[in-house]
Amino acid sequence: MHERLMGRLSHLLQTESHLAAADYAVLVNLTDVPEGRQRYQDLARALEWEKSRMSHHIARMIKRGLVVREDCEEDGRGAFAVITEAGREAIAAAAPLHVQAVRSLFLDHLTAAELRTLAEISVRVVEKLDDDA
Amino acid sequence: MHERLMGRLSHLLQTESHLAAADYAVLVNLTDVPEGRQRYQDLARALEWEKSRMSHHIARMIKRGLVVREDCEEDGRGAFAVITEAGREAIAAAAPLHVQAVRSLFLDHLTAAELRTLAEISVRVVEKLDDDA
DNA sequence: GCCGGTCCGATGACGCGTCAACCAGTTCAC
DNA sequence: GTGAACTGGTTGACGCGTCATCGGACCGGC
Repeated sequence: MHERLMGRLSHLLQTESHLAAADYAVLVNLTDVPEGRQRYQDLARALEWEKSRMSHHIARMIKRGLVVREDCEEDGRGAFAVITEAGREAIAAAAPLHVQAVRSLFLDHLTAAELRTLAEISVRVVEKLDDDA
Repeated sequence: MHERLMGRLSHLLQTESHLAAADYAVLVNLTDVPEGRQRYQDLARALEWEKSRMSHHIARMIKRGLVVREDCEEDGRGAFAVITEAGREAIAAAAPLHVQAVRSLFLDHLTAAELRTLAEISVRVVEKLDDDA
């Protein structure tokens, strides 16, 4: 179910707003934070990505103009990703579509009780995953 | 939850038995069928893959010796994938590990009722997905 | 028979994710 | 302070999945 759901969802996002699911996740994260600036490292932690993936992905997003790179003053190694105006427009266009799709493809077909059960399962399973990491 | 679960699971499969989740799926399908032969097309339908993906993937599996390609007598366009002895050994080695991991990472942490709920949800959501395909 | 439409699979280009190696900056022990 | 260990990010190679395109084979109507 999850595979099919995500398949449909990311296909929608991709074709309707030219944003991949990964782009969307990064942009959401950047808009949630003052000035739309965040360290690569923090982004990676928030999304549970490897730093290498982050680096590659931001590089691609820079090419598309969604984001720019800034060096970090305090730490010579560090780098910030900063959302651009184009990035903000892109996510503003994509977001309503996305939540609408999540609803109509998934949430609308569950009862409140089912949703609760699902949430409980998820928390429990993820905890176990963390335990024997 | 699903992403983390599959991440862990496919990482396990990959490192412990040198089979990616996709390889595993193909091999399971081939062993389920007489003589371990199946048309590309049928495999693709069974796994919900695009024919292109099937073609690429089988090509890679052929290189690794897990499978061989055979032309189809009845239909000049068609092709069979046939599991090799090496393929059978690979999946025989991987299977117990895989089911064990699914249990210990997931099934063991659900009650029977939760599992039932999950199954119902999945069927329902996938049906809707099929409906407005 | 032949011709358009359809189907099967292959191919090449591209974006993506992982892994391993790497480099430069930082921290800490002594 | 100096050297070792660690950390933040980069790079390149590789396997994977998608898309568009293609060529060859089949099928229907005429």
